[in-house]
Amino acid sequence: MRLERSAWCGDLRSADAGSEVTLCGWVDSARDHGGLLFIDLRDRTGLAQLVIDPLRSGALWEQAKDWRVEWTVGVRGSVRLRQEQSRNPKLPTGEVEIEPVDAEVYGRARPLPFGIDVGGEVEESIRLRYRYLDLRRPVLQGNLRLRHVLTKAVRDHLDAAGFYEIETPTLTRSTPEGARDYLVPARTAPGHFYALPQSPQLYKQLLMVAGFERYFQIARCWRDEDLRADRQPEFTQIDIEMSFVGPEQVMTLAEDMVRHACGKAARVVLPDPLPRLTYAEAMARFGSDKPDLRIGVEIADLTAAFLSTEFKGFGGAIGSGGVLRALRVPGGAALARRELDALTVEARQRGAGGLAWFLLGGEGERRVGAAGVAVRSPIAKFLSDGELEALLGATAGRPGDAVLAVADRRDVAAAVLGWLRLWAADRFGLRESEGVWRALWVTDFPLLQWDPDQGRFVAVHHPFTAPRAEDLALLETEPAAVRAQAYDMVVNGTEVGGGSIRIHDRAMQARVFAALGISDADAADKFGFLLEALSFGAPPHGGIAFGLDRLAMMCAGADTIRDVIAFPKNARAGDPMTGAPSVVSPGQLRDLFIRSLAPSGQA
RNA sequence: GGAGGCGUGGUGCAGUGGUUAGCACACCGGUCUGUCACACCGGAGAUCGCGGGUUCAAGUCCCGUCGCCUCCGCCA
Repeated sequence: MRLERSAWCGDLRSADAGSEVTLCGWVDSARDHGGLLFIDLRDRTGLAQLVIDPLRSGALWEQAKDWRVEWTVGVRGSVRLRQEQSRNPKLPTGEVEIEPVDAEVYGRARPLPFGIDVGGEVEESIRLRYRYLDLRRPVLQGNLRLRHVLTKAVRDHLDAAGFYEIETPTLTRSTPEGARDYLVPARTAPGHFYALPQSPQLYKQLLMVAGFERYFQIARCWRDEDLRADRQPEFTQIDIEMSFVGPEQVMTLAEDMVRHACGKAARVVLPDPLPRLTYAEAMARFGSDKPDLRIGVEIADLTAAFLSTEFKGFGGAIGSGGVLRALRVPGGAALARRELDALTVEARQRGAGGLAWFLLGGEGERRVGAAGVAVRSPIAKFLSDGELEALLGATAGRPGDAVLAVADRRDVAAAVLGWLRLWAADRFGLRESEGVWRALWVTDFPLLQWDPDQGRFVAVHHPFTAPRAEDLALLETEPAAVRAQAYDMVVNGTEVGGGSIRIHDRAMQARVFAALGISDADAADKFGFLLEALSFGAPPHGGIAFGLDRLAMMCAGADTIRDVIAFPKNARAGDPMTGAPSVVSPGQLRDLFIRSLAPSGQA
């Protein structure tokens, strides 16, 4: 390399006119005007225009006229102001241009499979096949730069708060509970396997037992589950743990960190402190444990108003301990019968017996309340005037709206109306504009949840989460009623982080294992090292983990975390570029004492 | 495991069962001395994802299959 960079393309301004610079980068575009050559040179900072006039620099022109898009070149030349009429206000460097006196080609390029400037519209599998070209796009360059800024701000904030960054193993042991593990066969122990960690959970607790007090890690985690737009098989957590703290200290530290980091990366301004909802309240009002507060409408409870209703569709559900809840859909009176029928089908698939709908305004058969709002509904004739008034009053339904109601078990009503709330937001554009961040804490999650498939209780968060002290007595008698010292941070309907205070008492941990149906022998086998550690003087401790990819996605305004990850996997957890996962040689398998049972043709 | 959408030159798309499968961008050649989405002229480039079926005739209709994306299940 003969020409060594002295300046970045995107930095050049009119003040640089007269100076000599050496630029390196990629040919972004080349325009030939019958000899006069305009070449846009691109590096990671932006574009700079080179001008090469054959009449002024013949030898260099002979060389440059054959340059093609995406070649890598270096040029040395003088910066000069452009003529007044040929300045380009659309370009940060549009005031100036460079007239090279020396040039060097570093690498030629074949025609590209897709244009760098149109990459975003190209099918994603092709983008991933040539990810190194896709990543040249300014959008992705910007996303990964933003991710760097975000990550650095996290490190700076935690360092200033006295946290040590400590690494933990990626080859660890498989633990029951949670997601499917990625397994790694152990050559040195035939028939035995490591697992890649789903999170550094146990290690960070052990670091607290070890006395580090404040730990964090930008930790890679693995979960072998099906993918989504916001889920990858390997992803990155901002993993945090603190000793001698309760929920308040963890939440304060965590929201300060997010406020600082996202403020740096995306100039997001979050309220201080963040609003909070209990899990029970979130489920009742929004039908979700990760409510999207950009949507203005809430779910209304009408159980009390319908306690003595004549209508069996509602009364039956209420009588057997269920609830009647309703959601106003602004503009929903425009819903066609076909759409309402489709919603009813969806509601049934989510476990509801049915979906009651009321269209307000227009030519309804019933007029309700002092304002005489017209109501159209197949079940209006079964309801009294007072009941219809209560329905409209509680939901604030106005002409032009629809009111959708579900009478069912509490959890079913929440699930159906929570889903309908999101559906209505899509259908009628009920969300606040893009760029708004509605962040909150959801607290007091249940500790345990009944799993009908396994026939036992499972941990809602994880098995090491501490119950709330005042609910302890219920652990053996009414496990589902025990609340956890757990908290999630939710932004715009996405869970971006979650954590808990952990159990630091060996006896308490044993009680929770018992509630989970994990036998003493099993607990000793799988978690013996943790129980042992807790018996040697463990501090009260707790922590939280944030999905760095999701935070970066939200800061970048991206639609998928793949756009903030340099080399992501596709929906089948494969990498079209490297061909991973791939078959391996029989010899490799023999070394690991493994024989494949995959159907022939699939190796 | 289930549902939906998509699959046509390198890329993005169009294409009433019936001529030589069309357009834009990219690519190649040419003209042009102030462009920056340069403009203009010309050229090359496709077994219409794959397999089967219906038909005188299939990119188009039917069945199957594969791939990609989204959602549900799943993800402590």
